Amino acid sequence: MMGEQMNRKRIVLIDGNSMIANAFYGMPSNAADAVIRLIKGILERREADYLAITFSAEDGGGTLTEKALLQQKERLKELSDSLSISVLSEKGYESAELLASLAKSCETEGGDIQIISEDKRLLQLVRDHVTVHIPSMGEEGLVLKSYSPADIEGEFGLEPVKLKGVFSLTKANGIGEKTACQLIKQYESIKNLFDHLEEVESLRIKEILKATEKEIKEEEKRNTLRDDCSLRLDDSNSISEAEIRQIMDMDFVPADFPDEENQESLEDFPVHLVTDFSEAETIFSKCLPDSRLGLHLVIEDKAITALSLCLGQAQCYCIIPQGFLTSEYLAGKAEEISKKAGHVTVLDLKSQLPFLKLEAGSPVFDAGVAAYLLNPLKDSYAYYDLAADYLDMTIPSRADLIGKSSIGRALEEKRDAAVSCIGYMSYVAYRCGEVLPEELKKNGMDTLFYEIELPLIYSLYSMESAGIKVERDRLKEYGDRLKVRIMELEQKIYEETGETFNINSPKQLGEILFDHMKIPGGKKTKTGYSTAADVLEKLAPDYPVVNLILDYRQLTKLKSTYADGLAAYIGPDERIHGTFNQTITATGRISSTEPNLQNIPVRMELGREIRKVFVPKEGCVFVDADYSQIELRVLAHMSGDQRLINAYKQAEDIHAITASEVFHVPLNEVTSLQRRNAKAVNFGIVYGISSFGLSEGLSITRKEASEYIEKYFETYPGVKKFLDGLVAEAKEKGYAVSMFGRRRPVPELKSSNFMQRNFGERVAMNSPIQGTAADIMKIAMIRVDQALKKQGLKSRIVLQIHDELLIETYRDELEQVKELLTEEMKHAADLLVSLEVEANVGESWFDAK
DNA sequence: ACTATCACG
DNA sequence: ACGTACGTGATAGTC
Repeated sequence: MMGEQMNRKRIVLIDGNSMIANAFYGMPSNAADAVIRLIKGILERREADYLAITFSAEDGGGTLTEKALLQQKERLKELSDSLSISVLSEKGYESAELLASLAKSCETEGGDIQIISEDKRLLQLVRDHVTVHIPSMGEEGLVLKSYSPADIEGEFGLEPVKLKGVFSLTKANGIGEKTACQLIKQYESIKNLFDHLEEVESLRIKEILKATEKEIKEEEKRNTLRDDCSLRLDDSNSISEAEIRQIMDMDFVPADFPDEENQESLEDFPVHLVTDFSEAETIFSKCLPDSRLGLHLVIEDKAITALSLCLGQAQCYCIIPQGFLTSEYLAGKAEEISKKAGHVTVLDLKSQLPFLKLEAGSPVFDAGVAAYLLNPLKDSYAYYDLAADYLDMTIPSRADLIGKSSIGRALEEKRDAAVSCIGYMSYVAYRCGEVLPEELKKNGMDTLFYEIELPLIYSLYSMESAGIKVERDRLKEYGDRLKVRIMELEQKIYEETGETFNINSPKQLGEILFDHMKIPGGKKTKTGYSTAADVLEKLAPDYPVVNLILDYRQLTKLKSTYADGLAAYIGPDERIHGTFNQTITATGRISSTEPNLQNIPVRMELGREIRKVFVPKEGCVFVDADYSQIELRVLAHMSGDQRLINAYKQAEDIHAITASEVFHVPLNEVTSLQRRNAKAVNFGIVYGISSFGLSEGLSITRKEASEYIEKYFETYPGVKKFLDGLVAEAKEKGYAVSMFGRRRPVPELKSSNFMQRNFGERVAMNSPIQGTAADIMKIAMIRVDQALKKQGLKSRIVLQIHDELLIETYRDELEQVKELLTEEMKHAADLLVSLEVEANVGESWFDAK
């Protein structure tokens, strides 16, 4: 039937039942039309040679019980008929089973099958020429998520055929998808799992399995899809070009299903697609020393997928590797033109440096970082956000154009959309290169940008490239040790509470503690009882089991986030190369992701141990340096409070001195309690003081807390005046400002909501302090990084943790590095109080702290 | 996707 | 009367 073509016939099968149900959710009144629109989209894009829609023969016992739903189903059948789209069903078979049968027969006959259904059970069918698309709600409305065998492997870690077991297990209350995948990975099938039930390590899981064995096995039957129906596709199911045209001509509901529909803007925005070598050569030859470029390399899997280049309003190119025009050639050319051109603007310089290989000081402008300075509160600085904010243009977003697909894939499947998406990138960069420098200047942030943020990009890139060495085996041992103790604690907790439950579930834990065990003082949150550490700690003296739970929490946190979490990021070079983000925080700090290397445990002994696996490479040691109370010193400087400044001039222990001055006792008579209180007040000041916050932090009454604050302000009147001034300034201007001109908008100050406004005031007090400290650290980082390179040293900064820098130091460079690091940090800013730096040397991060 | 929790400065 | 300390990111559970 499929003919003897070389190319596989493209067969699209739509699960009428489940798609109706899915569309019904969003728009009950015209669910059928939504499905028809989806079909029209497929036909319009010429994505199918054969198309059919399937329905279960029986309705009654199935899921389609609601009347309205049934109506929609009938309407969909009618509409399909009128468009001569094949409607298939067979007695005794569910819709999903028809799909399974058809996929099987078509696949053996050499078809390429796309199944569209909301029924996850169909994922079992995925194989080389069978793709399943599952609709889900994305940011931009409904999107189809596609599953190839590799996608299944990536998401579940299993072959598609084994998914049945996973789906059956997750029906049991208490087993999540992750656990289910792990069990199936280990035991292959449900049957084998129950045959080896005694081997299951977790007592809790074992209990659940025993209790729900029957349900699970029944569920497995439901998840077993028959694929033996007699229906076959034949030429009556094929779609001819004439038929498509006819369908398209039929007046029908406007398409608001995903994809497409954005090409009209191509009219006034021409992107020239270039795939020809000599044409590319001609374009590159136009990049001269007096040129200004907008440039963006699309980098996927460490190779260039596309080069977007803009030389002027009407000269925007999307250059794609093809034939002689290789990805490697484009890489070389990109580097060459970016070095030759008089000025280059990019959207995100750090991401481009692996290919552009520029050095600090190059005439490059980073539009994303500039936009971040202009408004650090945005959550994206993508091309369409920049266009909307600074070019007064509304252009389709990447998701509008190509959904969640990679650019590389979109170039194959949705060429036009991908080309405009790529084109926009350099176009927006180019235009931002005209607008944003002016904008920065107007807002007094040009020095901040050119002297700090721009050079910092290179230092962050250097730090990411360096990465940090982590001892894989030792980390594994650490995780294994935790596992043993976790399982012991788990047992004890089950014994003490007399129940077997998921300790990680705050819901279950709260019910066990406060309902079953009737422990008093259960504080309710929105969703139930709070089981947060500070709540449990208060119960610990009376209920020993609570201590076990706290220990369990600590250990599982260490295991999942750190032992297992970090292990997943160790590369083939034995190092972790995290990402340091420059455009995330509201205050100007950098942030760290994948993994977060700025929250590695240190406060608790057991957690701190993790730092032993962070080690310098052969021939190196770590030098770690951190600022001592940089934020309080910034406060002393910015407020100009003479007494606080004097305190720092003599200071050994600032918290003790504060206590001495605030409580009017000689320094050597300050009690540890007084010191602790003074320390909390110091923190409170930096956070934007409030008596409520302080009382929480110190477990004292609000009244006592306000007294402390009052005394503090009496002692340091300059600080009070300064903080009041910050709030007033932020109210007037609408933003708070750091010493180096960094701004943080504080719209909350205008809020009519008391709580919001209060928050705004604290932000107005905290942001300039936290922001100035961040500025100073950035200056230090740049200088240290540049000094290392200028002096020809091989040592490199490997981590920044807000007030701390870690340098992997070659042993023969140790003295020089120690000196340079502390000196640059101390002198990064000239304040009324000195900046003090503590430096340590060690064979691991643990040792160097 | 959202909430609760907890790791860091 | 109101009811939170400032700034982050990852994980697990729940819906």
